Amino acid sequence: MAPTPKGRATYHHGDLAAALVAATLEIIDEVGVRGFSVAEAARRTCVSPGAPYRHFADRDALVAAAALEVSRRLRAIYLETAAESGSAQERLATVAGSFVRAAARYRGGLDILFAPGLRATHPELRDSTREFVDLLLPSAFEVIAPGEGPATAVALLDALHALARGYVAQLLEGKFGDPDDVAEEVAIRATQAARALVAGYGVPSGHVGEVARDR
Amino acid sequence: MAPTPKGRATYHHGDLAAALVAATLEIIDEVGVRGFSVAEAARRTCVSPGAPYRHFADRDALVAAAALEVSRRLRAIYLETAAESGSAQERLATVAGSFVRAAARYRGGLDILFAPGLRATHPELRDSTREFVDLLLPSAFEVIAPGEGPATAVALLDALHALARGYVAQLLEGKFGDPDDVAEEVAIRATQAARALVAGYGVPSGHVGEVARDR
DNA sequence: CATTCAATGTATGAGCCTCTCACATCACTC
DNA sequence: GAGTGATGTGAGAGGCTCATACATTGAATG
Repeated sequence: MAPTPKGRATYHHGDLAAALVAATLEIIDEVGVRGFSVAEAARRTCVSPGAPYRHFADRDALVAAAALEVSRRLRAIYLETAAESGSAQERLATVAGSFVRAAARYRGGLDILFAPGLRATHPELRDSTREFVDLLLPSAFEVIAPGEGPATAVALLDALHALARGYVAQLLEGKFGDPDDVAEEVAIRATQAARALVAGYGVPSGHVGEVARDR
Repeated sequence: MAPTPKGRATYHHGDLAAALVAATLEIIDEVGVRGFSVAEAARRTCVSPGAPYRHFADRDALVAAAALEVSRRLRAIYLETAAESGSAQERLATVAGSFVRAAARYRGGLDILFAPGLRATHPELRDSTREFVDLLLPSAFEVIAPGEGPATAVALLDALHALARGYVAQLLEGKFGDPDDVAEEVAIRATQAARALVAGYGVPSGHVGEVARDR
């Protein structure tokens, strides 16, 4: 009654979980998160519609797994680019910029990594980005005004994170035009904004404007 | 065959479109965008499942209408808070902060206002926020370093927008804890970060760090 | 008033999707 | 080489989106 798996040599797939994640990323790149369906992922993996549920509790779990894969790739990119820049200031600004660049490459991928609902319900997605904080904290410390505590360093990183994500969101929704065309330009602008932000945090309290003065 | 509209006095609803938008916002607040369904909205409005399609082309159109309603409310908040602050610097920083505060109040609402897919496909949503740029441009001009052109003012607003949205995203996904609890604190932090950003743009090129130097 | 008509709702249904359950198949162990 | 747990299949229940044909009604028109 369940004899011939068609489109495949063996009855068992081998590594269905990974194949499903790959298919999911493909589909989301093509039709977006809303257009994605578990059934379609199963189809592309030449597997029955019920099979994915052996590996993922529900649709969201599969999407979350795909998002986690994206965050892994993002981390790889970070490690490449972070090493090359010189000063701590530049390193922080550069990371923000290359984050935006990565967004253009992984489009749909970042859509799910930052899909409002998913991150709220799947803590592991947040953990995966929190790791970046640890990697950057030393640089943040170097950069802030002397006399400021660790809270300020973390606040700076939160601000940078917010800034970068905001640019990514605007880029992906096409605010500046076709994402592929304007990605590089937006990345440069994000880098500049990040520089400004870092500079703002580096000025001793009360020196320029009202920077970083509590309340 | 289609005789008795049950749960309602009259056959015609009166203002179904508005009622559907209200129901949509309600539902999204409760179960998120993914949990929302046109059918449920129809149910809560005591109307047949097909009725909404007389007013909205498809599911996304209804959600987009709801998002537009949210942006209208947001605008009202902006107009309240923007007037009271003194200097241009403080006005820009304050707007960023009150944006974050608004996010806590309209939770689900902002989820859809910033849902990746929606904004990409429904330009009217982007137009609604672009309006804010016009309102703030004069302040931005006041703030940037003397000698900088209008492009810099727009860049500053883009950066502020990115910053605020990034904080909203982090707030809503619970990065800092229960959104209701931490909203005020995060709003203050966003305001501070905005101050730092504004300060960074206000420093003449090459003065502090590498601020705003092209490339 | 009586009639007509456009707008608004209803009923029905096709097609797709999610997720469940009982059963089939296979890799591995002892 | 028999047993067993993990992995896949098939069938199906229930829900959703959206299209289509039909019912109802308020308002304009004669």
